[in-house]
Amino acid sequence: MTMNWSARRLIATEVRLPEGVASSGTSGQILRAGLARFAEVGFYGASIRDIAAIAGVNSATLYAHYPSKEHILAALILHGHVELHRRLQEALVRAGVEPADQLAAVVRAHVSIHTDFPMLAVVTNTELHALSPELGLPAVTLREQSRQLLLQVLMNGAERGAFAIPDTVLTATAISAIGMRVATWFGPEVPYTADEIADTYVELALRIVGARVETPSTPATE
Amino acid sequence: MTMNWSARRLIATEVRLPEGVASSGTSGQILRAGLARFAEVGFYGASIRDIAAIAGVNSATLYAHYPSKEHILAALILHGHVELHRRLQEALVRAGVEPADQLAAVVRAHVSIHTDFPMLAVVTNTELHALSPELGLPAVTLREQSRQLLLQVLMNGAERGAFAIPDTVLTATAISAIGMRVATWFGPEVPYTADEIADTYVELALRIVGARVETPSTPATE
DNA sequence: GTCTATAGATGGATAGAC
DNA sequence: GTCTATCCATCTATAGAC
Repeated sequence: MTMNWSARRLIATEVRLPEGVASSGTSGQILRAGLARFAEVGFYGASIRDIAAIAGVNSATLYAHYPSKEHILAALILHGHVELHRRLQEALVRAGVEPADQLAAVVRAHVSIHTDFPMLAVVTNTELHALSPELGLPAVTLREQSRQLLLQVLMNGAERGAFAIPDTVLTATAISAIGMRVATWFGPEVPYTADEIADTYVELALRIVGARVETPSTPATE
Repeated sequence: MTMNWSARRLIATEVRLPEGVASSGTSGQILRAGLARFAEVGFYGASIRDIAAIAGVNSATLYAHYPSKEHILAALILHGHVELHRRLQEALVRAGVEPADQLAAVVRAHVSIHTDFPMLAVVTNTELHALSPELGLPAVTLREQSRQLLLQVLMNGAERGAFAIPDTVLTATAISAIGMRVATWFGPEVPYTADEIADTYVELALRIVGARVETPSTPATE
């Protein structure tokens, strides 16, 4: 049923989840099968029989592990948001106090999670709408926190005179969009390594904010 | 059935199509109803009965105007791609020969179509995978042409020394991502006008390519 | 062109044996 | 936990009257 043409939702083929996430046993198989199908055809396009077949079990077996199809999606989307927020925070903590270093670290983490887990990122970024408010709330909360983290970096850099940003929110949205989009086109056939992409998009982000990275000898005119 | 919470696929509520596109009669009503539903819940999440109810007709009536649900989506996606390509070309023709002017015009056109038709843009950008290769081919072809148009502007600017770009393809992808994302968050409640967004993202694009817009008195060092 | 009615297939989810 | 079998709702699409 998989279509092999050039307008797919993603290019990546590896079904991969962050470490420590339900990797063993039937639960893990179901989770990975759901990941593959939700990424390929979305929540409504994936049937529980599809997912069960890929997981190698009967469709009824799914309900011994998850109470509904929606709960499989909710688990995936929560994992995706947790991993993103964890990486962003870790990057920020390690970056020190220089605004340009902070932005570089956060953008690198953001881009890297989309090259490390493109399939999970597609599901996380595009299928949240299919969850009920109750099941989606934890992810929505984490998403907002991640957004605030980037906004804080930009606002701090602007206040300290390290960045010259026309508008903080629009700038954060733009930088975020660049990273998110990576998940849809990154894959094994792409002629760029994950590091090359991260390096390039860190550079573009620094340009976007007008960071004065190469002129430490020229102090800001206040 | 519409969920009223903050994780929707788009914020825009106005059901709008470009001028001259099947606006009158039952065909137009069906097309607009499909647009609304496909944008909200995607192709697989939208049922024929949903669409028919919104269009104000019986579900069987749809088949007097379109041979299948997929053909409704194909019509929408083609309209979206045609309008984008038309605007990009018009912008480029009017922009003259200066690379920075060309990029500004193309980015403005790209962002503007996403603020003018956010609902159509969401469908156009995210539902192409649901079409069979035959029905999707015209849109795929137009998408590639639009992509080449932006790449040409970037390559020309780089060759003439007006831009300093780390990588043309990655840069085009980034600029494109910023504009595409606008369709998901732009709406009546957003505290920015369409012009403000276009102005800001033109500025960010010029920064991304390192355009020397403010220093005409300082010729490039070759 | 639009309707009522329905065919035929598939959907999510459950019952109950093992 | 996993299976077979099945319920029942919903799906796309069609038949045929008007």
